Amino acid sequence: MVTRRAENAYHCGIDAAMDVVGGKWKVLILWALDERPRRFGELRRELSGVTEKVLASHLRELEGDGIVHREAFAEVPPRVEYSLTDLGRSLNRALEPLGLWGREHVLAQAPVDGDPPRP
Amino acid sequence: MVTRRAENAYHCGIDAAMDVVGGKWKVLILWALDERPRRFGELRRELSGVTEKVLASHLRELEGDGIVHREAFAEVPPRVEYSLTDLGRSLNRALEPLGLWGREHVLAQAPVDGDPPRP
DNA sequence: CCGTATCCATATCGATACTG
DNA sequence: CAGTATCGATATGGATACGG
Repeated sequence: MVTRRAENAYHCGIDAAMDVVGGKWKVLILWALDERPRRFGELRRELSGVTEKVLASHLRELEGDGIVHREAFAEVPPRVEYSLTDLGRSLNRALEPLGLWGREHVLAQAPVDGDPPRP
Repeated sequence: MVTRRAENAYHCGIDAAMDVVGGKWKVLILWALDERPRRFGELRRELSGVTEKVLASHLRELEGDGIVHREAFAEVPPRVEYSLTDLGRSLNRALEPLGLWGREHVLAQAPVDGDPPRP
């Protein structure tokens, strides 16, 4: 999602934040990495439905925005670990009220059975 | 922005909330209506750059989601007023931390001169 | 004034195949 | 394992013109 970033013409802070979290899978990536660091393959499995291309592109954007830290290990087989930066953790905290709102006002009638409530 | 609404396959509350506020101009509409109710033409002028088609479509979606209330007055010339519902106001409150985050961490160096800080 | 209709541009996402 | 390359589908948003 690119809205106004290119022209640097944000109207307010929400505008700007929406550019960072606006991708289809980004909040799910953030939520997963908030638990613990993940490898590329782990993320792909947990976000069932995402393709490698989109996952890689989202991760690169989040990395560019300073939300996600990428660490590659020179091993065989190769291993790459993604984790949240401090900025990423603060973003997640700022997203919590919105997640709560969505859970209470949008979902509320078709919860994923057995799963504990999530932001 | 339609992500997972059609399939009703949200993974968490943020997912669901993003569907509601995901349109390019939606958060700006919410911010404007939080101040006071607006007429269609007012909104079009204040959101400089939005076209009538997109503005009307966003307003209809927000109305369908129960965020915005639309009231038409049978006058000549015609007058239509948009305002936030209680649900819309609660959504705006849930967006505030995100707006604050964006203002502090994304903007912070290119503020619109003279304007007071906004969520 | 408050929209709708039409046509079009492009962003975003996805499927598949392939590489270091 | 962790990606990139290529091609294509679709959705969203925009320009313009016109109607109630």
